[in-house]
Amino acid sequence: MPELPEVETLRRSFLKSGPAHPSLVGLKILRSDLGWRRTLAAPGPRIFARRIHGQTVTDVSRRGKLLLFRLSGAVLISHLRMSGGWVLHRQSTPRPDYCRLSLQLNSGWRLSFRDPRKFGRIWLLDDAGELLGRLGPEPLAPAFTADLFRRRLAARRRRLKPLLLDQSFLAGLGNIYVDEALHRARLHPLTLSHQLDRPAGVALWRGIRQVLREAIRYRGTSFDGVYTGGRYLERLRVYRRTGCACATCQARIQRILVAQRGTHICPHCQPAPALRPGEPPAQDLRRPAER
DNA sequence: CACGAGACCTGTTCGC
DNA sequence: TGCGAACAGGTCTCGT
Repeated sequence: MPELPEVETLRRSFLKSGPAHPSLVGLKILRSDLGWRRTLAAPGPRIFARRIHGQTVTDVSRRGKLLLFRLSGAVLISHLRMSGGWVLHRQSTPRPDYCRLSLQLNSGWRLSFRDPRKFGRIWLLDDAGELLGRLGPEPLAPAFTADLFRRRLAARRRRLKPLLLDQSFLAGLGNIYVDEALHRARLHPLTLSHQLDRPAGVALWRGIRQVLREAIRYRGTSFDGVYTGGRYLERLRVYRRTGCACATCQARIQRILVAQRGTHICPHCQPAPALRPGEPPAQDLRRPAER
């Protein structure tokens, strides 16, 4: 469930109390149960269990795709990767399937980390700085201006798609929202970052921020049951819409492969950049019958 | 510095 | 219907 809008939605749901569950803030951790050793990145299981016991949640924050539970004497950080998710449920109800870590809280609640693919990672640290320090700017922060973004683009010579997926360049985008932002900016994913002119750089900056804000408003994108409750799937313009008509020009959305990732584009709105000599074109992944 | 391949995992969908 | 291949929201490490 893991891009910025989904993590932000989760953060907000844990901060405020609703019909389904109370706010996490103020709840105390009574014990922990680890279901899969490698889910815990640091510290080791014994130190983790001892240290987290008795801690109270004071805040829930986010940086990029990382979700941070601020505790009275430490910070619990999670990265959901491909299939991770947190569930706050009553102590009396069974733990979710694929539960990798479960925290028993007071007042009869339990916070469980489920993760079918076991890619997710959790840290319990004194200081979040070492993890957060490697991340690029926060795309929705006021400090992330169009000028700053254009300078960062110009400083690199990379194709836009893998560059935008690089969390040290910009924190929070994943495969869905990179494709959506590039489509909004009418830019092909193979365009080189230093070749964007000023209007194109600004359009990309705007596309990124618009799609993230809109996705948060719709509580993120849900499909395949990995992350539930989001309503943004039906508003996506290219992601997972191979063969559908582009909302802007009616051309058929194509799926190509860029940096080993399935990538969705409108071939009319997002024309391929001029090839340099010897550079292979993006691979055409359509099945023979579709060509 | 930039890129591709492989690894880490399991569940679901696709193609024949 | 059944079976293996391909594919999935992410990131790390290694070799070129």
